[in-house]
Amino acid sequence: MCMTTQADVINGLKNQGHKITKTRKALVEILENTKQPLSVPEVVTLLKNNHLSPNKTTIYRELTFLLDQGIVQELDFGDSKKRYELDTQDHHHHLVCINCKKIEDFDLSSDLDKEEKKILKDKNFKVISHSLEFFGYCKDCR
Amino acid sequence: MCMTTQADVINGLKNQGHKITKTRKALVEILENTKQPLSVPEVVTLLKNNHLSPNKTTIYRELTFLLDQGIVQELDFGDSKKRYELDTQDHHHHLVCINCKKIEDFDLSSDLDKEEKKILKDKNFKVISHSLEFFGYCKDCR
DNA sequence: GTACGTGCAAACAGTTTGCATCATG
DNA sequence: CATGATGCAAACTGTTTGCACGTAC
Repeated sequence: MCMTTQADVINGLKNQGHKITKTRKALVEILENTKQPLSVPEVVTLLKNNHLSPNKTTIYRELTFLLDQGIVQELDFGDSKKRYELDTQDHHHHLVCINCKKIEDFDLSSDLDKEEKKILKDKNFKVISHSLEFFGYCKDCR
Repeated sequence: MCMTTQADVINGLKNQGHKITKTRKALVEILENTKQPLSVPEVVTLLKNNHLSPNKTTIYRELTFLLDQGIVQELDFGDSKKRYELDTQDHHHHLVCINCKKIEDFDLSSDLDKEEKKILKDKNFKVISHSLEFFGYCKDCR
């Protein structure tokens, strides 16, 4: 349904006058092909396997750039490294396996909208975003 | 309702044969008196103001100890430092102000139990814990 | 006195910055 | 060829570890 292909992303960037470099292209590709949200160290390793040896600084800068462009989303699962995934727009949450660290997506059935309205009413606190992760054991690790 | 005072905590530790040191006592006191979940750097600063100059290593070790004892709870708001608060047992979530960084507690009206059951059914994923934080602007910063 | 707690220095991981160089458009 | 992208070294932050010393019980 949400068709953000790597070609779309690259073309979009090109149209906005951004240069398309090997690293930028490879990074978007990897983010699209990998099911897991990736940390910077992971990205660097993956790119090395792809016959590229980008500097970690470049990856940090590139991901910040993609974040500013709204192409990528920043996640934190409490293990003190940021993770990134393509921003598919459809809001979902994550199931993080305590054992094997695998991460699955999960759509919440009941939305949190009514909670956020309650927060505004009760606490006069205007919610901009939320983060919700479930930690537990995946089907393989149970 | 949930009466975990600093005296209770200290006595509990004493009864289990743990030594009560100046630092340990002061740390529990600070955690009780501070409304905010605290990071290690914050704790160190606060203790310095209290005429103590504990080494940061000690604080890290002490908090790990209190965590193992179930006295303290570890939180992560995505700013790459762990935060700690006394574990009051009653499950609540946090409202984190994007602007002034203040943290309020919030009780969810509808519980996430049914979601967790759904996750077990749909994904065969056994949820052990979850984390839910709301980010936005508090009443003072709106 | 013994086991547990502490301090210090050093190491470590993730991340950021400054600056010189490179290469896309 | 100009601007934006890159690489490298160094700094910085939060955190951990090893080891010698100190202290509550």
